[in-house]
Amino acid sequence: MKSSIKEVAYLAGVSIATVSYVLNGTKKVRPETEQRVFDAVSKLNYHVNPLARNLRKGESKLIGFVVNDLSNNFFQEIARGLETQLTKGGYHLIIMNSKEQKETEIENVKNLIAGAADALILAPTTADCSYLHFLLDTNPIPIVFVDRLPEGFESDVVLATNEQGSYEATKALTDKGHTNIAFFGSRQDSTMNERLDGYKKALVEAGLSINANLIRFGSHGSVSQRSLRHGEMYQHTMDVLTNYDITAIFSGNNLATLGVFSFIKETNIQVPKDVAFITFDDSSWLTMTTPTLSAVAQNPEKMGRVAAKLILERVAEPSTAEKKSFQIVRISTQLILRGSV
Amino acid sequence: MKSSIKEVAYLAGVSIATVSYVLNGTKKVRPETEQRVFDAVSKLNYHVNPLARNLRKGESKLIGFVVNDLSNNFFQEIARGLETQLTKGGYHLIIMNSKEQKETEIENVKNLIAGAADALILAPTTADCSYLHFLLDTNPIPIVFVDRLPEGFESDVVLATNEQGSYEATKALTDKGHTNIAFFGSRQDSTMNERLDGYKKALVEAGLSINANLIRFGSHGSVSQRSLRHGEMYQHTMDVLTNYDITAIFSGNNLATLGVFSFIKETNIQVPKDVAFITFDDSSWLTMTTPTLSAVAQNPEKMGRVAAKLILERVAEPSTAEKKSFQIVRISTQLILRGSV
DNA sequence: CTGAAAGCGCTTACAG
DNA sequence: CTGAAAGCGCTTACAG
Repeated sequence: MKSSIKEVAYLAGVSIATVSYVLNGTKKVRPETEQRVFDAVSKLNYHVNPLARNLRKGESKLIGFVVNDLSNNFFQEIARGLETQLTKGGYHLIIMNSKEQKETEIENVKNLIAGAADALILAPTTADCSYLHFLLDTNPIPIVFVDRLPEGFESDVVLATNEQGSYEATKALTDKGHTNIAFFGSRQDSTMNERLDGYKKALVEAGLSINANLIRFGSHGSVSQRSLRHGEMYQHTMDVLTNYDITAIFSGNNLATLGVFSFIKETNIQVPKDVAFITFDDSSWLTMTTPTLSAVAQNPEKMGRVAAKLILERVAEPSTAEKKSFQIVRISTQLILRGSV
Repeated sequence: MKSSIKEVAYLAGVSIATVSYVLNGTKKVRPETEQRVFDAVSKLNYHVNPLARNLRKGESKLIGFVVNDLSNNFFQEIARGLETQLTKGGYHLIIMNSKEQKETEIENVKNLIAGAADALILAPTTADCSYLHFLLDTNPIPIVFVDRLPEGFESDVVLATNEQGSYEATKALTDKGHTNIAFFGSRQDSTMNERLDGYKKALVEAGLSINANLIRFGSHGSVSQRSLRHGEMYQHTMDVLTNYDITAIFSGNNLATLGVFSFIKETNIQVPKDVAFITFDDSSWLTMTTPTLSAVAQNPEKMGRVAAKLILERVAEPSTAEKKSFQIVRISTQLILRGSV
């Protein structure tokens, strides 16, 4: 059966205080006594009960990750980066999926704030995060945002260099002489708007006008990867390609690309002869297509690691952390040109 | 600041016991008293401290997922299924990545068993799980295995119908008249062996002999998706295709396929004219290639949900659960024939 | 219908 | 160098 500190103390012939001191190294203990404790511990195969320790110390060593859409591989990679870094800091990751529903997100945050987590990483479903004020007012814990800029609440944020990445990709297209370039984004959130800005900037710089008809957004909630292939973006692509004379496409993220490229492929449109193509988000499958597809590669795993570092700083030293002002960290993207341009 | 049950009790003018009764509905309380408690709770924005509650009740409401390789999308999908189902049961998922290292796996299990988790889901790095006997001896908690059959330890297991799926795929190839079919597996574990068995069974049934030279395994640990594309399986594919007269390939999983298909694509081998192709594991990108690739589709998200259900049964009713014998649940696969055959 | 009190398994001033 | 005791925030027999 599971043994407690009492049994160890009894077996070693010391007080539970001494057992605690030995196990935590918080006080000097006579070597012989120490040895007796160690012997008892290994004899009973004793492990401290983290619940009790944490209750006493007022912490849980758990960091919550409330993620808007765990079915998106991008966020799974962020989770992986978080796990890697938090483990190094002696913390663990507890994941809660909001499935693109704001109420679920709020419910998740409530659950974690109540005391299960020492801090929060949040990839919000929508920009409005003002609800956090009320919740954190009574239970103040550090919070770090990833991938999307929150509104109505200020804290550390980890983002990709969305505008720059998008700008470079679009510039690569204008440099090749393309003048009619379509933009597809799965959903118009802050991050997608930054990418749109980069796209516009490159067009303006090239002396081109911006045609609103060539800019399309979806509005999806949580849908399966499979249904994305023939969803809104598929329809938008069909519409743009049949009604407008475009020669290049910039796709705003991995989800949009599933729909956009599905249409291109199914209708045998030749890339890059008929239309050049670049997407935000790299995936290993982009080298498996014919031609291979160019991408603005993000590094979600690194975004996770960086977010974890930021949160660890704040939980480790609450006093200095409070003074430290909030920062927005941008993780750089990399343009990878392949056969599609 | 964060308030405790004491403050609620004080504000409501009752004892902390009464507050607990009201909040948990564990005892009938006079409506007026109840109301006063609710008022105090909302006024203080009080939430019970799960750490304290769990310590008292001897549970954490946390289920640990110790996964051999979180960089594999397959396991990320299992994690998603677990999260979905556990949340419904009032539990939460805490993820620990073993990164294909047995020592890390054992360390992770130790951590969780100590009391952080009420139960464990384990996707082991290697088959040998006898070490669990010692650990669970002192801290007995339920455990469910996913994806791989453990050796030296008995418990519930959730697996795909590996042999059947592999058999159907290979049979589809022999039915088309293929007689020289290669088999590629990223790593020879119990699951891959089951798939190999299905492959062999189909060959034997078709009256074909089994050529060991056409059966190749890798030995990778945790490597990036990118490096997989030009790793061991890439080399094996090159070797088999140049030295043996094969007309069809069956790839044992998603990781192997990255290497196998990379070689096929880079060398412009025509599929299915030069060589037909089917892979275990479906991915959305398999419809993006030319031609589209056939697959034995697993349902990892469902595997996660089923594993979660099994574990919830055991944590919910420990007494009856102990009596219940262990079961192996097989989640069926589905052969999806596309352009590559 | 309500409360005083024990206790879950720890950590940590405090005393000696 | 070691221990008795308080206390973290809860739940739950037990008593009234």
